[in-house]
Parts: sequence; structure tokens; C-alpha cells
Amino acid sequence: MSVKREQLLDAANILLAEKGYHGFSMKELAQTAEIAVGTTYLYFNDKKDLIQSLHQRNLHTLAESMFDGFDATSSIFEQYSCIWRNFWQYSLNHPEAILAKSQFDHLPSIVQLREELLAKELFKEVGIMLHVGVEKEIFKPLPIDVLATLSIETCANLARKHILGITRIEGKLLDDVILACWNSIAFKPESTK
Amino acid sequence: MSVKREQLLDAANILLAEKGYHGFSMKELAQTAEIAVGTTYLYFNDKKDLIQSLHQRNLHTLAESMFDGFDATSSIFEQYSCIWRNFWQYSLNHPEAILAKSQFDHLPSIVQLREELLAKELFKEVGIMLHVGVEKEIFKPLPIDVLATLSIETCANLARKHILGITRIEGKLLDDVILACWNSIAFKPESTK
Amino acid sequence: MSVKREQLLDAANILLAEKGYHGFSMKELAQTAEIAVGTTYLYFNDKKDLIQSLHQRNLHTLAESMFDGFDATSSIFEQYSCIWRNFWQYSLNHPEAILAKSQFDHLPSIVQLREELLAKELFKEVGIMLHVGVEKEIFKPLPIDVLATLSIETCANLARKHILGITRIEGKLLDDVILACWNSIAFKPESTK
Amino acid sequence: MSVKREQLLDAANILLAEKGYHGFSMKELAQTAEIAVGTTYLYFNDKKDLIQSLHQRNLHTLAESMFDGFDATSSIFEQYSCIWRNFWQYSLNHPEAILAKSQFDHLPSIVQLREELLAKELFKEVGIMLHVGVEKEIFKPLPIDVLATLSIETCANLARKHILGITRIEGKLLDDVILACWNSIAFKPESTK
DNA sequence: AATGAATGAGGTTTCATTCAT
DNA sequence: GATGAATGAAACCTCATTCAT
Repeated sequence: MSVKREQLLDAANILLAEKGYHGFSMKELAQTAEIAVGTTYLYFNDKKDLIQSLHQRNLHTLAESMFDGFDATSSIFEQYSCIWRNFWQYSLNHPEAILAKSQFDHLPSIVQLREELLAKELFKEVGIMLHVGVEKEIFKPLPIDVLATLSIETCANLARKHILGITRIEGKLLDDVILACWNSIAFKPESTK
Repeated sequence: MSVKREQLLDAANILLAEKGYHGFSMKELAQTAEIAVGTTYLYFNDKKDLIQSLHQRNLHTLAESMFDGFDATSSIFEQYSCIWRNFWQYSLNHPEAILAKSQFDHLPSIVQLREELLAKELFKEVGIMLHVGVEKEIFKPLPIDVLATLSIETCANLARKHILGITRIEGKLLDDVILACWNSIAFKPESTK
Repeated sequence: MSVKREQLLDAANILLAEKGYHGFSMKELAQTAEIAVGTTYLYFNDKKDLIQSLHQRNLHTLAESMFDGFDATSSIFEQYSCIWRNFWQYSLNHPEAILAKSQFDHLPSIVQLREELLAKELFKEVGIMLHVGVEKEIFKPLPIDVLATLSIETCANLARKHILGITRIEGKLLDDVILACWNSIAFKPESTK
Repeated sequence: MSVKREQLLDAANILLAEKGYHGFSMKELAQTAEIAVGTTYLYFNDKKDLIQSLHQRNLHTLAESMFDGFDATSSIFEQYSCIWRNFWQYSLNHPEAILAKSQFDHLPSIVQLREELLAKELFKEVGIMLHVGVEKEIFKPLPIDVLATLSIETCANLARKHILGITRIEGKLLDDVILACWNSIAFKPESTK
């Protein structure tokens, strides 16, 4: 992977988060990346291609982070907690990626579909964990997609608010929140102590 | 309120959902609304003003819908359930508003702040319900913002997936999902029966 | 003459001086004149027609002022001085007319030519005075146009500077300036005393 | 200095003379300069910047021409005559600059003021000559601004008429006119021979 | 006669992309 | 590979003019 390509993707991530897809120009991008405009087109076919590549890179980076220290032999709650915290940490480390997220919604739908499949592929293990949890009657018998939305997507929402400074989530509160997410999908949720 | 103004806001809602703020042109908007371009500027100062007005209208419409059939004397669960279902119904009736939601994130920050305050004002009663719930030890002692994110924002996420056809949520499943959201914030969550 | 028509011409004079022909809109004009936009078109065919009418009105007003207290039997110097002072006074009373002057230069040339002829007609008497002066060997034997430029146009230039506050011309200085203009065209100029 | 920039300024000079500031479009300008519209904005921030730059270039060019062959040791009359003729020649060589002159009057006033100062700076030597003339009792004791208006601005007026073909000024007539201008400010004007 | 909402052509400016260096 | 000047389509917005009331 060329270093210039990475510089461009980094810059794109920042600008995308700040201004949205149409909100920044290729010139702006090049300047932010400290690269000449023309050079951009050596690494990407066009703006769309660049954003798409960025999305894929973000997904890959996220997928890698999500399973940091993951232990498939530990309890389901520990697995769940590990993934949740990894996602949280990733969000704090890559605020641009979280803020830019909504921008990918407006890619042409064919591309979007391909991305969706890629995401499914990358996060297969999350799906497996949820699936196993359902089988063991630890999680409610809801569609996997729904379970994922209830627990993981909520993490993204909270992270967004935390990053923007709308609500500060730290220490004990973070533990509580994880438990809250767990409770939303747990078959036998635990009462607050 | 002028009928042309409404036509324009309706068209803007649709285009915003489809293409994002910078993604549609004023010409496109005018064509969708079946109005001349210049006419647009009789009702709005500029594109920014239009989007902002749209956001306010959406918030008002939503706020009205949210408290349809709301009974402050009923049980907290019934209150919660009522609001949740109203929000769900609103989302199905106004898919554009839900899909466009993330687009408002890129408004200039001063405007955004004003909107945020407006939202707080409009949804004050939701806050009150959550607050009362916390006092009565029905909800966990978490910040109101966090409680709202955990339960209501999740509704928006699910609605989005439902609208896009990613997951179909109906009948019994909807009841389950509401319970799941309730459980995420309930002090003594109920086990699945 | 309708009063509304006059209101419009007055407003046009001001706006023309401030912003130039293309620099103000018909809406602005109507607002300044405290009249509805549509009404403007009851009195003038279009913007060009309005400006042209304004120019004619200005020329007529000027022509009338120029010969205020004019005595064809007095000495040439007194005649000259009278016209010069009248022009000066007119300029102070109608600063817009002076400032707008250059704006008429960009009218379509056919119209412009008609204006030029009109001007010649209106100021025929000035021409006559200059002509008589040349015959009597009071003025230099130069083309009438040149004599007019040297003496009268200079008055407009000075008036413009005076109005804009670039140079203040009053009392004795005004007398001196008139003599200076006279000297530029006099056959036997007078030394300064 | 880029050649494209010069092309643009040349084109702007012509169009400004023909149509005034608001009277020509950037598209027209680009076409006249045989350059793409977008390219214009590589050399100037916007239309205002372009016009302002043009004005400065014109002032500099004029200032250079004005002192061609100027000899500070020659008699005041010769100095005066030299400057006058240089201005005249410049006007014939740059008709656009003369015709466009009045268009600069509608620049925003701050800019206008800066330009005024620049002009004062560039033509300082003219002021000095006039000042010396007054001290030596060759010119009348009038404000320098007034002396300049009386003699030099008249040159511009005559040049404008000559260029437009309203009056033809050549040979002996030109000498006469210069003497006329001199006489308007001379302490002891010379009679016509 | 008077109004002002509505129009759409045309204004200024931006931007993704190309290509000669 | 790397550059950035050049391009022209298309963006947002304004404006002279019309016409139903």
C-alpha cells in the first residue's frame, strides 16, 4: 500500500466527517493530504471510488479492532463485553470514522449493497456469537440483525454523543451502559444492583 | 402557511433523504416540487434556510405525533410504550424524515445548537417521563440523555432498517423489540416469557 | 405628469448615482419609490426606457436652471458667469444627477445619439453665447465643443469632487475658479490680481 | 506576470469601457480573453478583485507614461506641456482605460479610498510640479487638487470626446488646447497670438 | 390603476477531472 | 510517478418582466 494512498484516505476521513461527501472538494482533500490534486487520480479512479475505498478501509480497521483480545472460549457475556468495549475504544480512537458513518448512506445503492455484504462478512463472528447466545437461550430469540442493532448500533450512537461532548460517558457509567445494552437482548436480564 | 412553501418542504424532505444536503440541487428541488426555481427564493432565503426550516417542521410534526393518545396518569410502562409506538408509526409514515435525519448533522454549528435546544423543548415531556421513572426506581439512575439514546434512538435505528427492507419488524416482533428497549433502561427488567 | 412617475424617477436618480445602471434592481427601485413593482411598468416600458426618461428629465431640469436670471443683453463675462454659477448651484442641488452622469454613457448608442442631439438643442443658447464670444474676439477661435468642454465640463468635474468631499470649494475660491475657467477660453485672459 | 492574467485584464478593460462594471458577464470576459471561465478564477478572487487589479494596472501604466521624457530642470511650462502631451498620448493609446475610468467610481468606498491614495502616490510628481509653480507665482494660489482638475482632468475629457469622434483635436488645435489649460491655472496667462 | 407572486434566463462562482510538463 | 494550470458543466442565486387578482 502506497503511503500517499493512506495519506489521502486519512484526509478523506477527516473531511468526510466534517463536511460530508459533497461538502469538500478534491482540491481541499489534496491540500489536507499535502499532495498535488492530480496525484489523487493516480490512486483512485474518482471521488466515488475514493470514498468507497475509505469505507472499506474503515470497515477492515474496525473489524480488526473489534476482536482484539477476543476469547471464543470465554463466557458469552465476556465475549459480548469485549466486543462492545473494543467498538467503544475504536470509536474514541477514530472519531472521524464514526462521524462520517452517515455519509456512506448516500453511496449509489449497488455499491451500498456490496458494502453491506462486506460488512456481513467482516462481522460474521459477531453474528456467530449472537447466534450461539440465542441457541443457548442467553439472548432472546430475535433476528440477528435486530439483536445487533439493539446492542452494537447503540454503542455507535452513544460514542457519537460522547465525541461531540453532548454526554460524557466514563468509568462506572460505561459499565452500566454495557449492562443496559446486554439487558436489552438478554433472555434473563439482570436487575441493577 | 403557503401551500407552495409546504410543497417545497415536502420535496426537500424526499431529496434530502435520497441524496443528502449537498447532493441535490435547487433546480432538482424546484422540479420535484413542480415550482419555478426563482419561486423557491420567495419562501426561503437560501438553501441553508430551507433545510433548517424543514428540520424545524419535522421536529414539530414528530413532537405532535409522539404524544398521540398519551395518558400521563397511566403506568410508566404504558406511557413508554405509547411514545415508542407513536415514534415507530411516525417513522413509517414519514420515511423521508427518518432517512434525512443524519443529514442535519452537517448544518453550521450555531444553527445546530439552536435546533438542539428546540428539540429539548419539544421533547421535554419525554424527559419528564424518564425523570419520573428514575425517581420511582423504575428506570436505572442514568443520565436522561443516555436513557433517551438507549431506548428512543434505537427505535429510529430499527425504523431505518425496516424502511430500507433490511429487517422486517411487525406484530409480535414489534412487541418484543419494545420490551427489549424497555429492558435496557428498566431497573428491574422482565425476563422473556 | 403622474406623481408616481415622478417618485420613480427620483428614486432612479438616487439609485443610479449610488450603484449604476445594472447595480440596482427594479424591486429595489420600487421599494425606494414606495410603489409596487408591477406599477413601475405602467409608467415605463422597461428599465432602459426608465433610465432614458430620467436622463431627459435631468437634462430639462438642468437646462431650465442654467438660464435662471440670464440676461442676453449683459456682458459676455456676466453671461458666462451666470451660466457657470447656475450650473454649479444645480450640481449642489442635484448631486445624484451629477454622480449618475457617467452611467448614461452606457446606453445603447442609438438612444445615446438622440440624447446628444437633445442636449445640443437644450443648450443651444450656451453655444450661441460661445459663438458670439468668438466672433467678438472675446473667446479664442476654437471649436464650440472644445470651448464648452474647457469651461462647462470642468464645472461638473469640480462639482463632483466638491460633492464627494474631496475638495471644498466656496466663497472667494469659487470666484477664482470661475475666472480660471474663463481664462482658459478667453482671448485676452486677465492676470490674477 | 502570467500572460493569461494580462489577457484577462486587457479584455476587462475593453468590456468595462463598453458596458460598465455590471454590464458584462464573466463568461463574456472569458470569451473575449479566449480563456475558459474557470481559469479566470485562478488569477482573480472574484469580479471585484479583477476590476480593482485592472484599475491598479491602469494607474501604473499611466504613471509610467506621464513622465516619459520628463525633465525636472526644464521650465515649468515645458514640464507642464510634457505631462499634458504624455497624458494625451496615453489616452489615444489606451482608449479603453479612458472610457472605463468613470466605471471605477462605483467600487466599494473602502477600496475607492485605497485607490485614491495610490493615485496620489503615483502622481506625486505632478503635485510637486504644481506646488513649485505656485511658489514661483507661475500658477495661481489655488489648492493643488483644484489645479489638477482644471488642467489635467480637462485633458481626459477632451481625449474622451476625441476618441468617440465627437471633436477632432490635432496639430495646431492641440497646441492651442494645451495653452488654454495652462492659461486656466497660470498666474499671468498669455494672450492668444 | 395598482399589486406582488411567479417565472426562468442568465449572473457569478465552484469543482471533479484531464493532460502537458 | 508527480504536478497543478486549465477546463466547462453545473451549482446557487438574482432579476426584469408578466399577469391574475
